Amino acid sequence: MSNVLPDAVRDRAAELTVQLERYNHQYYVLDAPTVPDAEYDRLFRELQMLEADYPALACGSSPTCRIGGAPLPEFETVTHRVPMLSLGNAFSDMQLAGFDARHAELIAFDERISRDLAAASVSYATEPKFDGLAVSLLYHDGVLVQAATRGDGASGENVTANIRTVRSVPLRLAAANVPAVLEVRGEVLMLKRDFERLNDTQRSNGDKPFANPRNAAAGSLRQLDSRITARRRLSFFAYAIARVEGADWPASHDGEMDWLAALGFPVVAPELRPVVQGAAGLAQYYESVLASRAALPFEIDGVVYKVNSRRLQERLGFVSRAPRWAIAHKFPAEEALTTVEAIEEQVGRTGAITPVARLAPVFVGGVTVTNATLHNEDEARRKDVRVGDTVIVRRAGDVIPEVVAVVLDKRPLRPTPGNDLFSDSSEPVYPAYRLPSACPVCGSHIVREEGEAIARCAGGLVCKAQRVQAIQHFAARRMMDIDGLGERYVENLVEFDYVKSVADLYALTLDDLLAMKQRLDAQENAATAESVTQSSVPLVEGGLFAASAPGKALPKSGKVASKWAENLLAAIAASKRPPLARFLFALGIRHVGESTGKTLADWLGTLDNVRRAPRAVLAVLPDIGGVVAESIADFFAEPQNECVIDALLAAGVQPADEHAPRAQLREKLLAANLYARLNVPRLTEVRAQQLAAQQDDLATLAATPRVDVIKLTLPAEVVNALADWLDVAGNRAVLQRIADYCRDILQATPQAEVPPLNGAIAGKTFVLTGTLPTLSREQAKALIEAAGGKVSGSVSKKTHYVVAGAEAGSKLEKALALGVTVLDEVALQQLLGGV
DNA sequence: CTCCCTCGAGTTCT
DNA sequence: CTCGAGGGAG
Repeated sequence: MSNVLPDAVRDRAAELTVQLERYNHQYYVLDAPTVPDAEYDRLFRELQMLEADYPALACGSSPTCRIGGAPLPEFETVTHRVPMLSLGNAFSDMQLAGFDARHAELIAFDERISRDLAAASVSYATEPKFDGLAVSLLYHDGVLVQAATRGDGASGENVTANIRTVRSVPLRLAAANVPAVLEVRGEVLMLKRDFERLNDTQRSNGDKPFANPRNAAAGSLRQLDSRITARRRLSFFAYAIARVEGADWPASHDGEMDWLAALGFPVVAPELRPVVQGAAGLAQYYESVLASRAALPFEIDGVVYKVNSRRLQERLGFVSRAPRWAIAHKFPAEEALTTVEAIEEQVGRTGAITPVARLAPVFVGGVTVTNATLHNEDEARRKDVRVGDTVIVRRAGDVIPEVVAVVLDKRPLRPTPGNDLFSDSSEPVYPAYRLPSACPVCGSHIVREEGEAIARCAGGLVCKAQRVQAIQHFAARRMMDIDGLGERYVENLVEFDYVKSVADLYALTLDDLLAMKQRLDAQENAATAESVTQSSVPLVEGGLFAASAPGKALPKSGKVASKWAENLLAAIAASKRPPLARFLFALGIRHVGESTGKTLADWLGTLDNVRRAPRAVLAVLPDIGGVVAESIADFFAEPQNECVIDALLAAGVQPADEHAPRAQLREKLLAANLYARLNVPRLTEVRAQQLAAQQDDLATLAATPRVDVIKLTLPAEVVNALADWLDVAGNRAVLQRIADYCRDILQATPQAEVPPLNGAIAGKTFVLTGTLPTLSREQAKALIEAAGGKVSGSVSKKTHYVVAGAEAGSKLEKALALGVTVLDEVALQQLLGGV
């Protein structure tokens, strides 16, 4: 080794670098090697040795970097100077639409663009929509200095070391006049043939094969050890320029692509990215790519149209974070045929029984599908899905597999005895689907209320499935947030009766957990020893232990097990002071979700106030009506639930009171409001007001004898109904109880809590859609609510603002259609800032 | 009583 | 994300 670097060595190294990069480019980008592999290897090793002898030579852009380097502890985050936008997908669901329908939508798109540009005919650049991962490559003076993933669009992960191993990414631009700064956007993907090869390797090594090239590419790019990435044969295609300094930026998209190719970047072949005219050209391109899809060396999930002229692109500009001049046109969801092996029922947290079709595994839309929900009995019967049927399955636009239809021709028919020629009768082997009458888990009755689509197991917490899920719900992140209490652990805890209700979680000891672990081990060993087809009774989906491969369910015994147990106990202990709203949500009261939990906490302030609240009082709160109020009151009146809550409190769980009851509660608790919610026949809103005008004290009315009640100045049928109601046993007590409750709760000094409200936001309704560059959805929601705004989930006429981020979908479209103001994150921040 | 808007609940796979 | 149903306005 030497510290001095002779000029001759430096020159030779530079020469080798240029040669190797040229061969690389010829091999990987142009797909036309000019030298034998052995020659390449010889030069490569020579450069490696020079670099080993003279460390001063080593730099990030040497071809020797392509074999990867030492693993990183983690990826650092880099902020994109120019945000990485995603494309809108303005084409509606066209799964079933034919050529003409697609055509019609293209015409509409083209017309919109032409209209906005006031142009007769628009030139579009086209390209396939790669199914890979978007990355941004930054070059300074022609040298690759940084590569980052898309992340949330505003910032991503620094994957420079990994990208350097991608052979077709130029490390140093060879062209004559390279720009001082160049930021290139493109897609990292795995070619189909490289994917096959990788999976062969995975299989022969006993590793799990990847589901699809996209996953393989993602998994490879996100390796902290770039030497692994180097072995994985990733490819890269450039498709956009984000930034140019020190050179002319081509005036059209196809010009950009040609320039990138000249600079040495791999871009898709010119015949796959023609410039076309108008809707007809787009339609023709779409059809031709769709037809040749299977023959392409890489996976695509659609095509992209871009207004070719950059001048026109600028005129069209952006809608929030998505360009208006580029659009993705996705291919219809892939469909596949498979057979129904069984139809089973799942039991949800609320006891809802959902029929699920168990399918022969079928690869569709990039994953293997084995289950598809049939939603409910009516749906299953409408589609007439039966065991043994051949069905068409697809992964609709998003993710969730769906049974599209049954292929009736293939339905198995019962053979007709003694008739060889016509051996099949027209009678199907399996009857139409019917929901069972007993819960598959606990055997309780299944009840389907009149007019309801959903059938429910009547077992309540007797039903193990419901118990397991109630506990899971309780521990989930948006509720008590008990880390490490995953599905499998909960199932085991319930199965072994360590936990019967959520309160038992707080009584768990280290010994309990370790003992449970031992029993599990014993059971496992027994199972493996027998090795018989032991079919443990399926509890929830997948069966209780079906998913727990040996050693997977819980950590191995010894130190690891006790560490796991300690962590879990710590997480449980840490969950003891949840905000009241989340605690209420966690209890799993029917009809009480995140929002209603917040309403209750907001208006009543303390757990005790919520627990004791009579039905009529609950029903005066916003968005709480008779059904929800009853559900809440019933929940707290149920002795079992009372015990659980008391046990939780005794164990030290202490929901943080929001505050005293809201000052505005006074207005809500007016006698007229309460009278109207007693469910007294004929006592309408108006009559309740008249009644309150004569008797505004509930306690007094409760004590009024019948003879005096009918003297009230109200229509005879109303006073009679009221008198009858009061005569029903217990109703006078109900009235008295409401009166007492109101008196008590109003005594608790309602602070005049008027938080500093933001005029621009208070009382306004917001809808969030897409991914915001820096704020998470939760954060944005919290900020808006803190300023007095409301955040809701769907766009309507009443929505004041839609805050759109990247990948905004139908909500953004709807906002535009309804003329609702669309904000991006910056605009939202301004609104939030300007009080 | 009839819309229309929201909220809750359920769902698949990596 | 989608569906069903509750709440509330008209």
